[in-house]
Amino acid sequence: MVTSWRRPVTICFLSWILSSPRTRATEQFLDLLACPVFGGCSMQTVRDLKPGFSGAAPPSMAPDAYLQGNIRLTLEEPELWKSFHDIGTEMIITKPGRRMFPHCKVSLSGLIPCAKYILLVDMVPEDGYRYKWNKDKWEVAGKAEPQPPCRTYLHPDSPAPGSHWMKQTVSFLKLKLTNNTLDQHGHIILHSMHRYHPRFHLVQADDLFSVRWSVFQTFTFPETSFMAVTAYQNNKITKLKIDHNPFAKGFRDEGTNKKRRAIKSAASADKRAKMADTSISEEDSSTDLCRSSSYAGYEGDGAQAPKQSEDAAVKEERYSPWTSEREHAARTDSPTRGDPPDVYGTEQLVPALASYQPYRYHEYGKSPSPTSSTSSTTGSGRFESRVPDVATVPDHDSLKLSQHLHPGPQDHNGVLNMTMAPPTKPGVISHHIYGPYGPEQPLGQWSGPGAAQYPPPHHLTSDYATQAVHHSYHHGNVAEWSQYPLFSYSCW
DNA sequence: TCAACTAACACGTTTGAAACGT
DNA sequence: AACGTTTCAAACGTGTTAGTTG
Repeated sequence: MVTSWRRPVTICFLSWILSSPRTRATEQFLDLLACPVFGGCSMQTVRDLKPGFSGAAPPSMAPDAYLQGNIRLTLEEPELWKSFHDIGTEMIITKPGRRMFPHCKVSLSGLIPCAKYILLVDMVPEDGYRYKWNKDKWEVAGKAEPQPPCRTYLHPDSPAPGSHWMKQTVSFLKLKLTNNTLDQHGHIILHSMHRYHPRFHLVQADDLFSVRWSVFQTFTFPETSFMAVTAYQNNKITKLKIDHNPFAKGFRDEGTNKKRRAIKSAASADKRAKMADTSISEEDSSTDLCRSSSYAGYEGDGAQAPKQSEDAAVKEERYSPWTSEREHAARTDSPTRGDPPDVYGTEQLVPALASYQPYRYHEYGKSPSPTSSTSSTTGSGRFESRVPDVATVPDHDSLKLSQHLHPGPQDHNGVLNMTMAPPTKPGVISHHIYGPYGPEQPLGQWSGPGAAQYPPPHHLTSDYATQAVHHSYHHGNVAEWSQYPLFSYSCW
């Protein structure tokens, strides 16, 4: 666990400048940090970097060591994530901002101990749909809303040496989600009733200024996808959150919330009468009843029995909340599909399924790494001890696969416009800021190409590189990932 | 009418300063 | 005086709930 929460001056400055009115000076500074890091050289993979990029690497880079290294980013508490994912993870978003639970926690290995890295997280839509909760499952309710301003959470320890990142788990505990598009706190803005997944970006860079010339490596995990909601829809998720989140202990059955309930019930006779049914016959409340009633049912001596039935229900409807995803899933030929014991073949039911496959394929199919986890949870619902979920930097072959599966868009205007000039003083580079926050669009505005809809699932894993390098690939479903800039905003 | 959203609320955890002891 | 431990209140995070909005 990262215990020191540093706030580098540069980051504070970054936040300030990003929230300031756009001036020539801020434009120039933003230009420096702007997302062309995604394009051109920076979005090349480790593999692609080697032939033609050494000259642009900052002095701190040790390309050879970097290339030889097997950088690995491991998702912590994968069982917890999976238990949520099996039901259909929901994350509350509020105007003031809400933390995620489970939190994004990762561990890193394979970094150069003395080299500095920056670690970032952003959220990307899973698909181009808006959903609604209908009885006991999520259903597509139309096209996605226009994309809110994209923001990136910069880990407060950034930049830090590899040894720092590797010595302990890296937690994004303080990352907050909001539905307030005018948010001034730098929280990540999402739309309710839309599906997202977090992306982890690792950048070797001495500071934020060198990010521009550094290589991004992006990691995603299928089990971290979630539905953004303003209120929990699936009471099984509520129960899981209560059971596992220490801040929600007050709502656990064995807890002291009885007192609270007693007070509440005494306060309103009407309400009490209204609640009488649920408080008396709580245990047989169906999942479609009032969300709170099902939890009240675990009070008292018979707490265990309803819990078991609840578990059974969870098991039965293991994938039910995501049924619609199956129906809408365009891809059914993932490498892991058809292998029931493989959690990733069965649990990742989103249309963007394949977006993870390059990694998964690499992980389970190729990598000799002992972290490959084919003995993870199965359809039985048992959560066996398993090695942490791991995403490694795709090697050559998996990268090829990735390119094959998700070739990038042909053009990356605004991405590839990065000048390849060697690092100079900040402010002298005059290319346009990357992404939606271009000169013609100020920060905090709706972003993305033609606010019409979310792009289809996009594949920001190894595709970062392939998109930048292999322009000629075409894929009808390829997202315009350039609309998800890392540095459109930063927070910590 | 209803789904989605908001704000107030109670409860528990976390945090950090003050008090205290060695 | 310096350091470590304990205590406690404020801040914060959480799900619940009733009311509001479109």
